[in-house]
Amino acid sequence: MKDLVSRCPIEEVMQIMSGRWPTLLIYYLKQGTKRFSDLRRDNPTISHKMLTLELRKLEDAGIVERTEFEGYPLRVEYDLTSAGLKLVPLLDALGNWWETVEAGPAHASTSPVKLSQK
Amino acid sequence: MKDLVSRCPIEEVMQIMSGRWPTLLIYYLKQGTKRFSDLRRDNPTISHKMLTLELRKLEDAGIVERTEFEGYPLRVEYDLTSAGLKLVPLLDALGNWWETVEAGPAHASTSPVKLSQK
DNA sequence: CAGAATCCCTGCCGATACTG
DNA sequence: CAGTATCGGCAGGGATTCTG
Repeated sequence: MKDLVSRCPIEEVMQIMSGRWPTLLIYYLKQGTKRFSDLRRDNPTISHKMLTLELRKLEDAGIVERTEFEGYPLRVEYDLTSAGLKLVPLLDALGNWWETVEAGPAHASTSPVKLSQK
Repeated sequence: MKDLVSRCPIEEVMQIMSGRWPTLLIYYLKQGTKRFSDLRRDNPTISHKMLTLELRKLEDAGIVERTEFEGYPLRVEYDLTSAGLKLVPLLDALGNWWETVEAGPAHASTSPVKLSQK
């Protein structure tokens, strides 16, 4: 998912939000200010590297704000920007929609979606 | 992006919608019934294989409906399900939100998001 | 503690060829 | 025409090490 094939805003958002981590990070950040290590605790499966990369991406997108404090040990805080806060209800709407799909008649007799879930 | 790390519906949706193609396919399918070759024409950069895989995924998710017709040459039609139709306005909302972010004050002096765009 | 840099491997996805 | 099957390259992302 590198280049865009159209100049569609939806495609641009998906470029940001695609993947496992962006929505999760937003979910935890909406609980309030978090430090790097907090976010690591929140989801222990993300690697150190991915956390920094994803946070950087969200920061560049204007969704997350990064505040650095002087002194030792280093300390950085992350918050949702106002734009990021406005995003939250939209994601919730998506989640609600999905729950109706899962329970809906579309899969009356079949199992929902097959997701490899080790 | 294989396994889920939480039982959050948002994460489940993203499992489906992540990547370059799902939103694009939905975008074209909302124009009405499409055949396999129509969708290939709509976005020429998707590979034969990916198109079938993505369509299958959306079908399993209950977003797209596949109708097969007997006879030669084979003929298959794709439509959005009612659930898929309900998804469209949500994606539009995301797109609109993004446009406000891009134009917003978050990047007053910096360039928007850096996307590799060859 | 936050994160930059390096190495390395897995799995995604493209190309090609074949079936109904 | 629509779809499977197989192979292979390459990039996404994990583990580790190093700096401020």
